[in-house]
Amino acid sequence: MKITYENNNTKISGAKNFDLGQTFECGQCFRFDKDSDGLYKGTAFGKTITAGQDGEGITLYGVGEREFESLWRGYFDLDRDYAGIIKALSFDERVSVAASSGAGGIRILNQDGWETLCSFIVSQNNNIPRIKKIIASLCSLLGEETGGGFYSFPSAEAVAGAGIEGLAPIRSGFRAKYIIDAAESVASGKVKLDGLSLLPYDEAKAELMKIKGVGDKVSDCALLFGFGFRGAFPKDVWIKRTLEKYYGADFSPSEYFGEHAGIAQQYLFYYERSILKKIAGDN
DNA sequence: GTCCAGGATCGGA
DNA sequence: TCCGATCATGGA
Repeated sequence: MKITYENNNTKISGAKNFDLGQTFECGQCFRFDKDSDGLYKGTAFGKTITAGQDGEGITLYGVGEREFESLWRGYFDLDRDYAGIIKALSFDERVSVAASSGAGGIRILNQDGWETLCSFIVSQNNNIPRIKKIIASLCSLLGEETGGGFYSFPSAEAVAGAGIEGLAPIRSGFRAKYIIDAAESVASGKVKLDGLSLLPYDEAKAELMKIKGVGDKVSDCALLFGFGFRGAFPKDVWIKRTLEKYYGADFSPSEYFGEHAGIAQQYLFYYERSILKKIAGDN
C-alpha cells in the first residue's frame, strides 16, 4: 500500500482488499452515499469527505496528510492485514467463496462508538434506506453543519436535550424511546463508552445492554463497528438463515471463526444479502 | 393493498 | 427457558 499526497488530496494505491463500494454498502455504515458522478460523500467524526476509486486506487478529496493520518487511516482500518485475515478465515468454504466473489473488498470501518450504537438502535426492525433517512434527519436536526449541507452526528448530550418530543420530526417510531434512553445513559455516565474498547468482550457487551432497546444483535454491531471488537458476530435474520443452512444448529461462530469472527460475519452477510440477491434478481 | 425490514421487549406457556 | 404478539413507519 502506498499513500501519496497532492493538491490537498490523499491517494491510496496498492491497497489489497479495499473496495470503496463494498465497504460503504455492506450495511455497516449509514452516512455515505454514492453521488451521480460515482463518488462517495459522507461524514465521519465531524469531517465531511468525498472519496472515489478507479484503476489506480482510492482518492480522498480535500484530505491532506495531517487529516489522513489523524483520522482516515484509522477510520478505514488501513493498518490491518485483510489479505492475511482472509487467508486465515478461508479454512471455511463459505467465507472463502464470499471473499473471492465480491465481498473481499470490505473493510470494517472504525466508526465513532456513540454514533454506531445510536445508528444500530435505529436499525432494529427497519430497512436500510429508511435507517439512512432517519439518521440523516437526526443529524440535520441536532448535529452541526460541516459544510455543503452535511452535518455531524449529534452528541449524546444534544440528543438527550432534545427529549422524546424533540425527536418527533425524525419519524423513528417506537425506537425514539430507545434513542433517548441511550442518550441519557451515555450523557449521565450511567453507561460509559470511554474505555469500553479496552474491556473484555463480555463486560463491554453487558455495559451496552444496560440501555433499553439494546439487545444481543445491536450491541454486537456497536462493538464490531464502533468499538473495535473484531470477534463480535452480530446475528441478524440473514446470518441466522445462513447459519441454519450451512452450519446447523448449536453452532458457535465466535469459537469457530475466532478473533476475526466479525470480519467473517460481514463477508457472509454481504455475500448472502447483496450478491446472491442480485444474482437471483438477474434471473 | 400487502409484506417486511441488519430486533427488542413483554407476557404467558 | 421458549414462543408469539407487538411495537411505528414507510420502502419495495
